Amino acid sequence: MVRGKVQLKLIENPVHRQVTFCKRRAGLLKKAREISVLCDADVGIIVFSNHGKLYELATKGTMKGLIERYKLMTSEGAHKCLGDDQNPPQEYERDISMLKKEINVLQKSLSYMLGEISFGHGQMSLEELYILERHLEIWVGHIRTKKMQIMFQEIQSLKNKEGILRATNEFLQEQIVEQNGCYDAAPDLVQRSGHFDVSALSAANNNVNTEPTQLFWGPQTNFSF
Amino acid sequence: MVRGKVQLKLIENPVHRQVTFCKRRAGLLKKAREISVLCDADVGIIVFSNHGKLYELATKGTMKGLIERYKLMTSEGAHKCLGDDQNPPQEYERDISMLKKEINVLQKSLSYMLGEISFGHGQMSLEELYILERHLEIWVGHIRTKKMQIMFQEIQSLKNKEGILRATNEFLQEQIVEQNGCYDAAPDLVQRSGHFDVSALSAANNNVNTEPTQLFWGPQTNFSF
DNA sequence: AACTATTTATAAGA
DNA sequence: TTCTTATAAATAGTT
Repeated sequence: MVRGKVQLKLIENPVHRQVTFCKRRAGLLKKAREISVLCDADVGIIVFSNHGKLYELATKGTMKGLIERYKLMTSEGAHKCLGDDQNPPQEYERDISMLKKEINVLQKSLSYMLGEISFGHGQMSLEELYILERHLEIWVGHIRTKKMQIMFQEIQSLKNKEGILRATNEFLQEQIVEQNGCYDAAPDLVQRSGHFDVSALSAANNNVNTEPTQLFWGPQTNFSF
Repeated sequence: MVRGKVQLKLIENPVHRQVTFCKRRAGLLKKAREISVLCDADVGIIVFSNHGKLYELATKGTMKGLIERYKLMTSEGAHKCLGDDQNPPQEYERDISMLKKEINVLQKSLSYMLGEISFGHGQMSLEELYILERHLEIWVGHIRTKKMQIMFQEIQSLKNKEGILRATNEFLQEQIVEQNGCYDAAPDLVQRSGHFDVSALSAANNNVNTEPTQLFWGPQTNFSF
C-alpha cells in the first residue's frame, strides 16, 4: 500500500524502479489516449527507459507524421536558404511563410475568440485586432448578401406564383362569365397582392458584396455564400 | 464533482472540452516529469490541441535531440541511410499540403465556435444566417472594445511618460541654473529625452499595465473608430 | 481560479 | 509477475 507521499526523486532500488517504470508508463500512455479521445487532441509520446529501450505512442496517425507536423510548427520563420537558388525553392519558401503567417493569425484569433479562458494571455496586437475585425465585417457582409439572395429568390418564386394564379383567375373568370353571363360575380382580387421592389433589393445586395476575402483567409477559404 | 465514470468519448461541449483539455494536459505532463525523475527515463511529449496549437515536453535535453534519438532507434537496420538532409524535390509540396491541412483545422474550429453552425458545406437557412450574422456582430463589438482598451492603456502610458519627462526636465533645468546661474542655457529638453530615464519609463509602463481598465469601459462598450 | 466528491492511479505486500 | 488493497493523486462538475 502507499505509505506517505511519493518522494520525487530517483528510486534507488532497481527492482522497485523497474516495477514503477512499468506501471507508470502504462498509466502515462493511458492518460494520453484518454485526452486524445476526450478532447480530440493529437498526442505523441516517446519514452526511453534508463536502459535505452524505446516505448512510443501516437494517438492519431503515426509518430512520423506527428514529428513532421511538430517540425513544421516549430520551424517558425526558420529559413535555411543555402546557396541553392534554383527556380522553385524560393517560391515555395514564400508560400510556406505566408501560410504560416496565416496560421498564426488564425490561431491567435481563435484563442482570442475562445475567451482566452485557457492559460496563456497571449494578447493580440492592435494591428491583429484590426485585421480580425475587418474580416469579421467582411463575413457579415457575405452573410447579408446570402440573406438577400435567399429573399430575392423567394420573391421571384412568389411572383411566378402570382402570375400563374392571375392567369388561372382570369381563365376562371371567363368560365364563369360564359356560364352565368354576368361579370359582377368575380371581382379582380389580384390587384390587392403586395408588390416588392425587387430591383431595389438587388441593388442593395450588390452594394454589400465588394470585399476581396481571399486576400487574407487564403486559398482554402471556401465558405459557400 | 465527478459523477460516475468518465465516458471515453469526445466531449461535445466546446467549453467543457477546452477546460478538460487544459487540466488533463497539465496532468499528463506532470506524470511524464514524475516518471522521468523516479525511473530515470527520458520522455518526450507532443500534443496538438483540436485547433492545432502545439504543446510539448522533453524531460531531458531537447525535443529535437529526442526525435533524433527516436529516428535512430526506429530506423535501425533500416534502409534509407542516405543523406536525407537534402530534400528539395517535393518536400515543399508536402509541407504546403500539411500547412493547408492546418488551416482547414483552424477554419473548422472557427466555424464551430461561430455558433456551431455548419457553414462549410450545404445551404444555410435564413434563420441560421441571421444567427451567424448576430454572432459576428457581437464579435466585432468585442474586438472594438479590446481595441479601445489597448489604446486607453497606451494613452495612460504616454501621459505617465510625459509627466516623468517634465519632472526630469525641470530638475535638469534647476541643475543647470545652479551650475551656470543662467536660465538661457537649458532649452526644452523634453523633446529629445527618452535616453536618461529608462528605468523610470519602465516603472511607468509596469504601472500602466496593471491598471484595471475594465472599471471604466466594460466589455459591452462599443466605441467605433 | 478554487473547491470537493468521486474516480483513478499506484506503492507496497502477498 | 500479477493481484490486492490502502492510500495518494487526479479530476468532473460546480461556484
